[in-house]
Amino acid sequence: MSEENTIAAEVFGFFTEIGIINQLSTAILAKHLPDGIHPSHFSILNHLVRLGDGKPPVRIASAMQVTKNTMTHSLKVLQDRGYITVAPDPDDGRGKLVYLTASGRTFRNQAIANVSEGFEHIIGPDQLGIMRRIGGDLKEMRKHLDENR
Amino acid sequence: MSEENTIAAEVFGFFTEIGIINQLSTAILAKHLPDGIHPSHFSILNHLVRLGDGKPPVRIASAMQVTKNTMTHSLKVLQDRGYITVAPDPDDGRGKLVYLTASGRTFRNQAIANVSEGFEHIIGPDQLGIMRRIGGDLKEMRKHLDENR
DNA sequence: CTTGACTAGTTCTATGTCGTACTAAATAGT
DNA sequence: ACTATTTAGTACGACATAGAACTAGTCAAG
Repeated sequence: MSEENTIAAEVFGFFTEIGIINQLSTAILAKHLPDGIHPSHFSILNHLVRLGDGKPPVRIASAMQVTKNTMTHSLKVLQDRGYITVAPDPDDGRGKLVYLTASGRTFRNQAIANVSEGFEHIIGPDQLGIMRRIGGDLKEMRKHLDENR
Repeated sequence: MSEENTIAAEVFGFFTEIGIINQLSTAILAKHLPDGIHPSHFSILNHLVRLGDGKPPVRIASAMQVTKNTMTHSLKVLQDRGYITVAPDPDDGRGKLVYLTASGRTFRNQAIANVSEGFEHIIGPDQLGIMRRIGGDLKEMRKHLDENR
């Protein structure tokens, strides 16, 4: 029991550390993001630009690891701001497809510029080194958790 | 500009990975936690057991990297469930001190046991290896972000 | 075909968290 | 001593997110 508690403590400590880093990085990101746009919304725009749009909401939700409810809500916000359009999927009566608007693309690019400038004062060579050093392990951990949850 | 965008993409990718791991681990934790208790509440109890109680809310909030508001709310929940008591600080008219109750301690220990069992099927030697390998780097990153936000 | 299982998306409700603004107490500067 | 600043905690409102229940469309099995 004592050994298992030690391991449990180790696991908790690790995930706590992860949680705090997530907390801090999200806060920094939010601070450098224009007006009332939320990091998660920015993340969706970013995802659509990088991997291409015309995808169904459920696929985006699974990529972002959020529930469908959340995605419905987030897409509504982005739609209200004119950054995306949502059209019914011609090949699937249930489905919809998400497309970036020109406004959405320019907004994303501007946001990237803003945030990059903000991060420049915080992410130095040491931090980049850490990122590159542990990136592979993080990806493996994520994959494992995703497959065994 | 292209170089900075590359770095920006790298930073975003890293923090996205962190965010997803946090998401997944929190979900797993929540699933193995008794009835309606939230991971953040469990985290507070855990903190009080590990580092000792009798601390002011603001110190707990800073350790958890949440705002005072959030801590007020969380403590109210834990108080309603009888897991902690909150008494005024005799040395500081503004402050309060948070104490664990016997019920809170036993609850935390039981939760630890539950969650440990749940994690046993997910965290294997490989994952433990990753945790130990990158733990130092994570701590350094957290410290840096905390000091330079 | 027709039925049953599955999937995409939405609605409703609850809750955790944050930002802003406020009160009260402590502390520093003069 | 008095004022100004800082700090601890709270109240209120806004919002992102999750869970449960629901509708509608798809698809496979017979």
